[in-house]
Amino acid sequence: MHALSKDTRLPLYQRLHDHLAQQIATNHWRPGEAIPTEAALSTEYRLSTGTVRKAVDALVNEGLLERQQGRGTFVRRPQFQSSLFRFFRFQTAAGERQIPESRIFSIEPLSAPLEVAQALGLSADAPVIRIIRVRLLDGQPFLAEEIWLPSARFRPLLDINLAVEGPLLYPIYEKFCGQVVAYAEESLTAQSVDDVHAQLLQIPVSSPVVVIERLARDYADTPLEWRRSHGHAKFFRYSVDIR
Amino acid sequence: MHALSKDTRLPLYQRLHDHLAQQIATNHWRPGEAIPTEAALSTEYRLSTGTVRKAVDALVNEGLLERQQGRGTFVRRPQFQSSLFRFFRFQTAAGERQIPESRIFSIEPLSAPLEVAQALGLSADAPVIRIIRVRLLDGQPFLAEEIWLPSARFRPLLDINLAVEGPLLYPIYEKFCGQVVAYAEESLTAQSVDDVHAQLLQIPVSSPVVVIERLARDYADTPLEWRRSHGHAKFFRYSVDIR
DNA sequence: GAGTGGTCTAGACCACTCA
DNA sequence: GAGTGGTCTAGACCACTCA
Repeated sequence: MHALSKDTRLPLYQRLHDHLAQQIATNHWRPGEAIPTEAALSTEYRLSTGTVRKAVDALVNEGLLERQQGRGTFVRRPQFQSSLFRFFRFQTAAGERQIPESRIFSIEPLSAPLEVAQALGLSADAPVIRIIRVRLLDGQPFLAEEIWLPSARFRPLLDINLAVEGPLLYPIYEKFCGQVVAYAEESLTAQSVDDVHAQLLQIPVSSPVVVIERLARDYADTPLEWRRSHGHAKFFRYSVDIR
Repeated sequence: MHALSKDTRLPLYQRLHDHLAQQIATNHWRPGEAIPTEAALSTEYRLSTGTVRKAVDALVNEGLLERQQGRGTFVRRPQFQSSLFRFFRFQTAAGERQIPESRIFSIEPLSAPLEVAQALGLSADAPVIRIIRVRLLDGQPFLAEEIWLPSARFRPLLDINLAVEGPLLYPIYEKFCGQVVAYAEESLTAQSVDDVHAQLLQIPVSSPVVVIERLARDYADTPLEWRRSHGHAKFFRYSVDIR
């Protein structure tokens, strides 16, 4: 029998929610693992099933858990490639969906520029790793990414051959550095392309590009990665439903 | 005592949800009005309070209803100006938020171009009303909007002086035409500005602009309005949280 | 057939609103 | 103090999964 600590003025479902979120944050269960059944949770914390359900419902809505009727409730592994798919339409001439290729231009240790240090919550000039890569579709570059990582957590990346590990970085972070990306904030604007990115994207200087900045965090809300990507406007479309 | 019609294979909370959504869609209660209390709903439909609550919860999440503890549950009046605020940062030099002004260039009856007819679900050449206006901040234009409406529902707009009615169109639609916008879909991309919009926005030809297309619908999902807006990229920033 | 989440009941008591 | 939504209980039965 466990006790929910926390502020006793909060409702029970909220306290259970926070408690479970905390356990997930501290890797008490790994992504893909099942949490205890609802019956087990209600006896363990002496709560009715309705109250347990309300706490779990909220975690499911937040994307931390996933229910499978008849099987159990599982810790979700975030799927971030969907973000790129939301922003860009990857259609071949035949109209099929395609995974963009990835070409890494450089990976090197540097001192954090001010903007990067602020985004990652580091002191100025803290050691960071910068990766420059370009994403391509049918051999056509459409997105140029600069990726900044705190060296303290990501040093192992300098010793592996990123090119052979496939285009998705987040599984690589987990495999080699034990860092799991849980949340991200993105912001988006448009600009005329400068000469550096014009060359990377192989488009004329001053063409329109979208600029996407992303800050990714782990379950404990610690910033793990800051990215700035320049994307070819022609390939870009973003959709939202309101209310 | 009422009966829930609909597919009896669906769970009760779902059927109540659909039934209430239907009532809201057909203006059984007007925006701002209270729906029956949870106790009243549970006796009327012979459901337990938990089941009623689950149906109402969903409608609250979808933004159709709003709860006020101790007072009741109310039909929500959609607040669409928030959309513009999500996309653009309206800061004066002093850092305050500001409502952008609105300057109407033209309002005229036309035949629907193919693209507009398709978006609004009309036959080609159906009668429509086109409004051209520019939004300004500190006298600086930052957004040029073309707004297309089916004449069948919006003819009264041709007989009023839009300029004196304030910058928000949706309340005007409701007041003069009885049309309530409930949902909208927006999609967003970036381009080099053409000469028409360069002039409206007072920026050089080929500057980067964001292009926002919006289709607004009523509660019955009927398309009411299609907009295409060209916005000055310098003022534009969009943010999302992922998972 | 044992175990899981999904739906639903019939309440009780609390916190808040408003006359 | 009457009426509202907010929290919570202690179950029952169903639909689905998997050995």
